[in-house]
Amino acid sequence: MPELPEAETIARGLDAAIAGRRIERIKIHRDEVVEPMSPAAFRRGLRGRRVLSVGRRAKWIAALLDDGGRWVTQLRMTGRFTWAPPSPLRSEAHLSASFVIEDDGGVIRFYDTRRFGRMWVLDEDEWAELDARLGVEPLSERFTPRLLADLLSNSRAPVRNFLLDQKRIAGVGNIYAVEALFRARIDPRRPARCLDRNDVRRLHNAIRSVLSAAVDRRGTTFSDYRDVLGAGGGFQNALKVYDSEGEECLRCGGTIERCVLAGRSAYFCPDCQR
DNA sequence: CTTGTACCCTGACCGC
DNA sequence: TGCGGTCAGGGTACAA
Repeated sequence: MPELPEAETIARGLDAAIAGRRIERIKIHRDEVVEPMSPAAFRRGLRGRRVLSVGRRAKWIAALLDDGGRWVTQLRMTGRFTWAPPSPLRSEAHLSASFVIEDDGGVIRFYDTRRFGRMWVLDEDEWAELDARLGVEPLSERFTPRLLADLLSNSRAPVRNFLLDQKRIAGVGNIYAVEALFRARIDPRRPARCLDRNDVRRLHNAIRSVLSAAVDRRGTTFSDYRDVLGAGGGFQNALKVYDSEGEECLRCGGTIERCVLAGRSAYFCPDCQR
């Protein structure tokens, strides 16, 4: 489900909700959500800790704790946080974990229909290790056309697959990869290392503009994604090709096609993406 | 090293 | 209305 813009929106919502507050009680409703940690170890690492701030790294949510540790969450496909004032729980369906915040701070809940999501408490070294495994943040200053060109030149994979590789560029998922390639007028099947200087310049621009526009619109609600208050995003109205097989290309009037790369759908206009 | 595939799960949707 | 097949914003282990 969530890519960089959705994770960013969720992180901001959690930060507004719990920054400066203490986590008083934790309930793990499904043990697998903290695997390979044990629920006891997870609760030990988090209970009584104050959350200094909540941020994002790639598609991960990371809350900095007052002992230097990090409460990190990988939302995967359907992971979702909610923040609510103290209130009776309406339904336990798909509830994986819940967190009672100090005093009247309310309750944070983590729901995950497909149960792929994971959350852990990491110490500083473990966090540094995770951070080092992930590639460059595409909205950071470090992500230059030059760096993109270097990364592309080392990959023979189709450029859509290249964009999904979190070791290289971290935070782009299938929707935004496909949308950026449409805006850059690049065929998603082309080998990454075959892009020329102009292709690289357009792709760099497209990645950044698509992601920042999606952050501004608070993400894309395709089916499950919601922010911590339950509101959907707005970027689904700005999508040009994702999930649009057979529809008319808004740029050239051609017909959008779907192809499968590394087991996942890519959408593109064969007439104006080369 | 790089790349692709299978798999983890549930639910929605489509054709019969 | 039911049933089987296919597909879904991700990441990881493992094979080639």
